[in-house]
Formats: sequence, structure tokens, C-alpha cells
Amino acid sequence: MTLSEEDYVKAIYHLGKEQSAPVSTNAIADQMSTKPSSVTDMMIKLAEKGLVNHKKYQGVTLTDHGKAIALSIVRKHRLWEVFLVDKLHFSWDEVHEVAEQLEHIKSEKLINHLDKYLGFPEVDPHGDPIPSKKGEMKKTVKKLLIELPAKSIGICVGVKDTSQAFLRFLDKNGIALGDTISVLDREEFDGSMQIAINGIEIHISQQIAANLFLKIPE
Amino acid sequence: MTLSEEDYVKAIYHLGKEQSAPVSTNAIADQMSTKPSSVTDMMIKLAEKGLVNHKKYQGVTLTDHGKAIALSIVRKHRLWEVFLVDKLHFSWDEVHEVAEQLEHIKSEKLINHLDKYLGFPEVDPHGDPIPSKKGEMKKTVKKLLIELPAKSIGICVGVKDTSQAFLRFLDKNGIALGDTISVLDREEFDGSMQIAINGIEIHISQQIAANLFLKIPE
DNA sequence: AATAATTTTTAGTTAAAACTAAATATTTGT
DNA sequence: ACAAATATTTAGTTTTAACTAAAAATTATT
Repeated sequence: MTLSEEDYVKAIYHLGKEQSAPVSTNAIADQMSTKPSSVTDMMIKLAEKGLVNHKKYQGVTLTDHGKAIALSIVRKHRLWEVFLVDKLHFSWDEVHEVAEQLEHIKSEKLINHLDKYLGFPEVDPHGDPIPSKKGEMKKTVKKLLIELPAKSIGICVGVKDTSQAFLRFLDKNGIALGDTISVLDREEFDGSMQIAINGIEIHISQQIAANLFLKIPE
Repeated sequence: MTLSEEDYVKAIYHLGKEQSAPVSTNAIADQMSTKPSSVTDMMIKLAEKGLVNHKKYQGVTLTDHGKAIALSIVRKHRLWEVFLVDKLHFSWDEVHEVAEQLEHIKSEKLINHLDKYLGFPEVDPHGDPIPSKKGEMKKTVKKLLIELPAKSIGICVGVKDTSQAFLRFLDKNGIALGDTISVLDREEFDGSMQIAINGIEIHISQQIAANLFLKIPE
């Protein structure tokens, strides 16, 4: 597999996972910042290699073989992201670019040892699940914190209210994107909740909980 | 810099470091497993980029700029080797191939954080020195253990006697390639010495000490 | 010093992966 | 349903980094 082929397979995987329909040539071209004609060329090549199903003018889907390759790339990408954040103290938003390079390193042993070294993490710093060696992966959904029941857990991935005031509040309370939040207790009366973040317990109001997006395992 | 250009610059660096004379086209072709004609093409390109000095039929030398790039690649290669051995428990002889890939990852921040994470190591698992951020590097020499004075330190990089019996002895005493050995005391009478290896002190005879090669800082 | 052997370069090809422009399908709108 | 708009493919070109074969320069040998 060339670097370019891997990038295409990954792009098709990400574009296709939301939908059941085949992925269009233009969508791939957009994602990859190339021209549709380049995509067609590559799709013919990937079809010959048995990685995609391609019918002229009808877009492509990944074959099982193609899907397995995509998942192994996603696995590598996300494990490296965990490494960069947990071990090298990169911040949430600095990891993607470097992981895009690291995901192409070829060594089964490397990635499996890395997995073990990181403690077999199940999600990356963006809250996305990490496929296992066999390509199995939990699904996650994005929900507002306020929707979570007590005892549940999630990773902070975004905000609904983007005002300076709200962002300043988060900063002051040590809540950052990528942090793991567990809901300890909910107060149904006023919608406030007791949560733990980075080992610290705090109480937050409904207004806060209604503006924080989390990724949670389904 | 493309991947291929980086590989050429690194090859020229390694071939040129032993000698003062320019590196020949054929030597580069051998090292890179390509043909001389491909090397000539690339040398013209690297000369245009200001990385090598190239006179027709006279071989090439690296410019200061080229040398700096070579050293940054060597730095990355050797730091990744330390990571693989120290953190992921790869063995001495498994790291090279993977480090050949990792050395091409482009991120200043990554490599400097990795350096810090590893505790700013000065040598790699083969006993070769790791260039600093600025390209400075200690020189090392290969010597027999028996040549070392008391209080000195080195990394085991090879054996003179390759007999099964000797290798079995090393294995039994927990001495492996890549291990750091410190000389605690020498007995000039019989040439035996007290050494520490992996935190364990042992006493070895002259015959042993005369057959172990170490790399030591100059 | 002249010829032979070797090394290096030049000239022309190839394969991968991109591109533009033109042709062909498909989808959309009336 | 048919024309217009959009999407996709085809055909032909470019660039990078390799290659082979032939020419030219350097080095070695007698």
C-alpha cells in the first residue's frame, strides 16, 4: 500500500461511515483536496486491488478488505493521538497533523506494543473510539452533558454556547476539550449536577450542562 | 524535503563522515540500492537546492545546510530508537527498520518533546551519540572492554570471539548487546575486572574483557 | 603514454499520482 | 419528458524518481 492509497481508503471510510449509500467521487475529491479526475483514476486502481467496489458513475464502497485496512489506519492514528497527549503532553488540537504522518508507519509490532504501553485505551483525546487489533470498535454518540444520567462518563468535545463568558468559565473551572467528565449525581429539581473532572469534583448549573457537548460510548 | 531527498542526504552523511574526500556516485548508489544514473540526477537536484557541493565526475560533499539536515534526521532516528527500546521494549536489533520510517516524521515539537520525555539521552541503543537540537554531538570510539580504565562507562556493541561458548557465557551472565557496562575496578595482576551491568555487579576474567567491544564517549 | 577498465554522466523510458480540458452520464427543474 | 445543471470519466500532460543503454571522463595497467 502506498501512502496515497492509504489516504484514499481512509477518506472513503470516514465519508462512508455516516451513510449507507456509496461515496461520491466529488466528496472524495473535496476531502482529499484533489480533482475528481484524480479520484476516478485512483478508484480504478483500488478496485483492481480489491479494496473498493466501483461501478462507473455510481461512487464507491469499501470491500471488507478495504474496510479492514481503513480500520487499521484509524487505529494507528488514534493510538498515536493518545501517545502525543498522554505521554508528550501535546494539547488536544495539536495532535491531528502529526498523527496524520504517524498513522502511515508500518509495523504491527510497533502499534501493538504502543497499545499496551498506553494501557489499551478505548478512546482517543477527541473521544473517538479506537479499533481493536481485529478492527472491532465501540460506537460513540455526541450528547449535551445535561442529557446524561448519573454514573455515566464522557469526553468533552465541544461547546454549544461559544461566548467569551462561557469559555472563560470553563477555563476557570479547569474544563478543557479532551477532558473526561463523569456525572456523579443529578439534581432533577434545577437541572444542576455534580461532576468529576481530572479527579476534582465540582457542581455545575443547568446552564453550563446544557452547553457542553460530550462523546459517550453507546 | 521529500522522503527520497532526505534518504540521500543521510546516506551522503554516513558515507562521508569517515573520510575527508568527497563521496562517490557509486558509493551512494550501493548504499541506497539504486543505480549510479539515478544518483547523478538526484545530486544535480540537491546541488540546486544548496544541500551538496557537486563537481562533475568528482563526487559530492554536504554543504553546511545539508549537514544540518542530515544531523536532524540522525537525531530523529536515534531518539526514536531509544523510545522503541526503553519504552516499548523492542530489542536491540529490531529498532532500525522502524526508526528508518519514524525519522521522516516532520514536527519540531514532536521530536523535542520526545527528547525530553526520554530524559535527553546522549546515546542510542547501539551506543551512537544523539545530536542535540543544534546539531552538536559527542564523538564515540569502539574499544575492547579490557582497554577501559576504572570508572569508565560504555555500551556493549559487539563481540570479538563469536563462538557459541562465549555467546552462551554472555547470555548466562545477562550481558546483551545494547547494555550499558561500567568498569568499577580493574585487577592489573590478572587483567580481570569488576563491572556493573543492569545494576548488577559481576567479576569477569581477562578472556571475557578482551572479547567484548564497547562504544564509549571520547 | 597509450590503451583498458572503471566510473560517471547523458539521453531517452517508465510508473505513480497529480493535473486540465473535453466528452459522457446522471440528476434536477420546469 | 426534456433541457439545463451537475457529476463523472476519458484523454492527454506534467513531475518525481526510478530505470537502461550509450557516451564521456577519469583512473589504472602495461
